[in-house]
Amino acid sequence: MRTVANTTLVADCPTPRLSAKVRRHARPKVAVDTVLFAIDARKIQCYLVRLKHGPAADKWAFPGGLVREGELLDEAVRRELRQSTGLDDCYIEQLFSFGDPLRDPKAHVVSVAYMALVDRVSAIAACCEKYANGQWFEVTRLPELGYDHAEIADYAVKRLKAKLEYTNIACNLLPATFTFAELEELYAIVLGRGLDRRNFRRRILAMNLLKRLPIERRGAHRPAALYAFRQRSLQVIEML
Amino acid sequence: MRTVANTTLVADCPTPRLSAKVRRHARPKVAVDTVLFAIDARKIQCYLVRLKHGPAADKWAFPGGLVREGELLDEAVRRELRQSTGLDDCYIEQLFSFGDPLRDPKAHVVSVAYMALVDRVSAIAACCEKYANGQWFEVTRLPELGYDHAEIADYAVKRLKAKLEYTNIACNLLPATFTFAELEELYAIVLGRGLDRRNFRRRILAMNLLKRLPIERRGAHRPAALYAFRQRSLQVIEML
DNA sequence: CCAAAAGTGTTGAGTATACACCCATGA
DNA sequence: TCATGGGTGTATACTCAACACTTTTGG
Repeated sequence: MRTVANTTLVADCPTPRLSAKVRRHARPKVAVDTVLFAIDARKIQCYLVRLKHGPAADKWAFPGGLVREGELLDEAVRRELRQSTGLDDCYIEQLFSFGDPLRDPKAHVVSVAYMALVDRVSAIAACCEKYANGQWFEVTRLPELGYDHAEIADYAVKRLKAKLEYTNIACNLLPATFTFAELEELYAIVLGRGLDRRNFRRRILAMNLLKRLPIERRGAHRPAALYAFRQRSLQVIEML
Repeated sequence: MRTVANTTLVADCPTPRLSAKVRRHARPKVAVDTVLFAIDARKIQCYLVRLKHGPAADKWAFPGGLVREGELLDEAVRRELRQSTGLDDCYIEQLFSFGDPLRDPKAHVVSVAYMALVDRVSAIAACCEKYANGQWFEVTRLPELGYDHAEIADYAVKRLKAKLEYTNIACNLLPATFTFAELEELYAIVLGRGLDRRNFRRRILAMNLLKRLPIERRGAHRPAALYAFRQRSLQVIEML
């Protein structure tokens, strides 16, 4: 057992003095920013768009934008994803809200960060050619990011790794049917370490999340049994 | 091993049509709401204030309010806590953001929910007598809450229970020095189940979070060794 | 028949749980 | 000396990790 110190900000700086007018009328805005993940080329990939406007113009950033009046946060995320990538439906999950007034030097914008998962990088390119200002990057080799998006990226990767270990979240990163080898490769890539094939199979089967399909995948060699997740909605594995 | 279905909203309703003017100028506001916990009378207690204004007037709610321009989220939480309770410093932790535009029927307010911990309920009463519109409630017997604060309460309790098991967060719910019996009672209360005294002591000592003090607490019976947490900043216990 | 990927069990170590008695003190 | 809460050790079950060979197919 090891202990890891975690950063906790306890500084309690006073609110900067503002004129009465500003204090009453200028309020922070709300945005959503979404870290979209997919696995490709044996790497965790995430999708960035090049900013055209604003204080971080020409830098890369996660798809996002201001939340509209009357809109759910999840709705805003889906709308922005549709706009930036053409994606129409995918798994999304709220991560954390980042509220530093200086994260955007032009305006005080509180960003609710989300993570989204798709099962293949081509889910985007397949949609439409007009989303040409975005691109997949290996999460370990991101370009310089605008705003505080580097911090958001770190947070998202941590969450993804953690949830892989105690939920069925992997089902969103895989096609509907897959072999055990593919599932194991996914875990190895995301967790960043190799896994024992026999122990992995035992653990996963013990969770009873998968159903074995009556068909096999035929390829160059011995056919592999195909599996599917019993359900695609989020399940948390409770260990008693 | 059991699996628990988790609610995931995948509905993707279209954004309600709004006039161009409203869409451009009316934006959701940002608020913080803080679930303040303390342990007392062998129960988890949380602090509520009675609302005087707004759409949930006369209902109870967690201390909170709008975030000001230029203010960190953590700052806003501390400012609102100071205003509502007189508390000047305590552990705070962001939980989740609630953005349903209908959660406040009068305005679209995105609430960033926080949890806060103090080591005794008297931390508030001790401050000042002017905070008379608030009161501690057993978390299992809350009155009707305004807005969506019942949902926030559920979320906060879940987080508290979970983090007790893999962090040193308990140090914020105890005085600087305490006996093992007190620590064990805290865990039993929060987790809602009894613990084996010997196994509990072994587990906690194995984490090496505590230091034994050279003094004892003398009372009606055999003196008890006093302990303190080695550090009060958040530590995550990694189990390898 | 060869190459390549799929599939399968066992053992040992370490960890978690269940469980009951003696100790120190004040009254 | 008694009542009360404080403090301690062991035996067992279980879980996790390490480990290598056989099977099936296509070429």
